[in-house]
Amino acid sequence: MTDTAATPDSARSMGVRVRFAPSPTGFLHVGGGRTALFNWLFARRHGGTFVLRIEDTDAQRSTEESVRTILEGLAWLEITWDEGPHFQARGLLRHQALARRLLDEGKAYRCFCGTEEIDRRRQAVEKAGGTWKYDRACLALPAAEIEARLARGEPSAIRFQAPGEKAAWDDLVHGPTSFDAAVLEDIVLLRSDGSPTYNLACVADDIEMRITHVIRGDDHLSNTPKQILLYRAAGVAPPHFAHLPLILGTDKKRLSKRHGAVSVTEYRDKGYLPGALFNFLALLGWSPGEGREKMTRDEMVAAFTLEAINRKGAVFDEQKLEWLNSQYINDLPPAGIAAMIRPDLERAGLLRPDLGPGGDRHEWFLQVLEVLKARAKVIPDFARQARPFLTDDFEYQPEAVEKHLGGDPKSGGRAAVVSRLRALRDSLAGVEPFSEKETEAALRSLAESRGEAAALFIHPLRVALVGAAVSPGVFSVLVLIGRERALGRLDRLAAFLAAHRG
RNA sequence: GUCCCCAUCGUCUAGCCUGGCCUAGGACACCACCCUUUCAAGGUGGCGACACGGGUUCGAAUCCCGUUGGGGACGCCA
Repeated sequence: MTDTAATPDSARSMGVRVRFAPSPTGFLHVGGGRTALFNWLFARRHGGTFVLRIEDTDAQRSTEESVRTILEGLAWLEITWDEGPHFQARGLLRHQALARRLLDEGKAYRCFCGTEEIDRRRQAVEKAGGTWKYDRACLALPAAEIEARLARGEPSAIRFQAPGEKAAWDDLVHGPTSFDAAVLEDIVLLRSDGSPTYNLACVADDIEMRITHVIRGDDHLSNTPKQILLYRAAGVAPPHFAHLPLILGTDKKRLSKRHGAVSVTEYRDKGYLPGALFNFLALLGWSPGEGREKMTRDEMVAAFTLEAINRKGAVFDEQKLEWLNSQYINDLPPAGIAAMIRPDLERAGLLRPDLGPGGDRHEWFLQVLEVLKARAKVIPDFARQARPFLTDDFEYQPEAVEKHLGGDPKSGGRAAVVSRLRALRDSLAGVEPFSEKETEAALRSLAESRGEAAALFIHPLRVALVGAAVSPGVFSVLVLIGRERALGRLDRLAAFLAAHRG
């Protein structure tokens, strides 16, 4: 439950409104997912509104497919939005109107410098060892000349005239931050084709949507002073800003595709649980203190504050994610797992009607899943490990054969192993009831009567049952597989060994 | 290069604002042991950090300055 009772009055009366504003030029990156998550946490914490805005002003790179996958990623993480998705491109007229207004008020000006022209000048300055900043070549153009060039159809952009003031704000994560007037240049607001640039569209929309808190990645830190100046010029009080530290790869550089999986849906496909990824992402740069790590969403909402967010970038440690995921898997009821792994089973050709709810083997199947749970780190582990329970069609792993079926001198060679398998088969055939306790007692007394170690029976039994050297407790496997099939597998392994003898 | 940001175990972090309770706590990973038929899980223990240098102070991981190191941004991309 969201702890609204503890919401500070100041925050509530402000009517918190935040937004997540991805550009639809690719998948939902885990960094973007975390930005969305922090916005969501903040909105829920303060009973505010979470707005989703798709920044699709770059018509060349924006795709419908990308919008779809971003929404899909958010939905999977259960990051729900209260408004939107709004599409930024639809605000074109409003963006243009703001630029024109600034132009009319003398806070912006027409710029006829083409991009190649500017590139040339920039390179010249940099070659001379200087630092480039737009040289305001078009700032003082006579009105008549502007008219004439416009009339000639010469393309022109609208540039903001930086007012020569420093821009400072109290960042909710970083604290007081400021940029000197000298480094703030005259940014383009409207391109010569009439389309708005990022900073214009972003500010215009944040004003329009009455955003109170802009929570975004550190990579936007240097956009913030430009935007603050724009708010001022527009006569609107800027929102609060909170800049999140970036998610880093193991080389401490900004996480990107070369570091491996970076999209939210990739983690879904690898078998991570949304709750686990959500929890993990929340802990990247944020800590509720008290050593609390595995938390429910509601606990996170109740504990969340921007002030507790770290200022340092955080390395994405997939091992820890895997661990958290295994913790979440352990909390899953078997029925939930059963539903989740249907696609995996189907792909492996193991899906049968009798395993489903109401089916003859449903209860039994849930027991199998329960037994496999402690060993699973990701969801596909279940289908892999469930195979020997569901079908006789599995192979003996070479390592298991080598280790437990005669390769080790202690076993006394293959003939001895075959003899044990046959003896075990006969012993198990008469065990009543066929329970973990009774089968284990039977095996141990057999071993004792032959003066041999129980392990010499247990390991081959495991290989006979699942084909591997690793499995859940062998007697629970034995009972789950059932007497009839188990005896068959012991015969099969004995025959296999006899056939492959020296 | 310029500007901005950052700096506690290998990694995520607690502590820092409001100096002493810190011989710096927890988690992941790693190692050992216990449990045990295997692998896990679980339990116990271990390894392991305040980047450096100056201040301020009776006292600094905590405050100040500098150095070094790292990152980000410098587009008519977003």
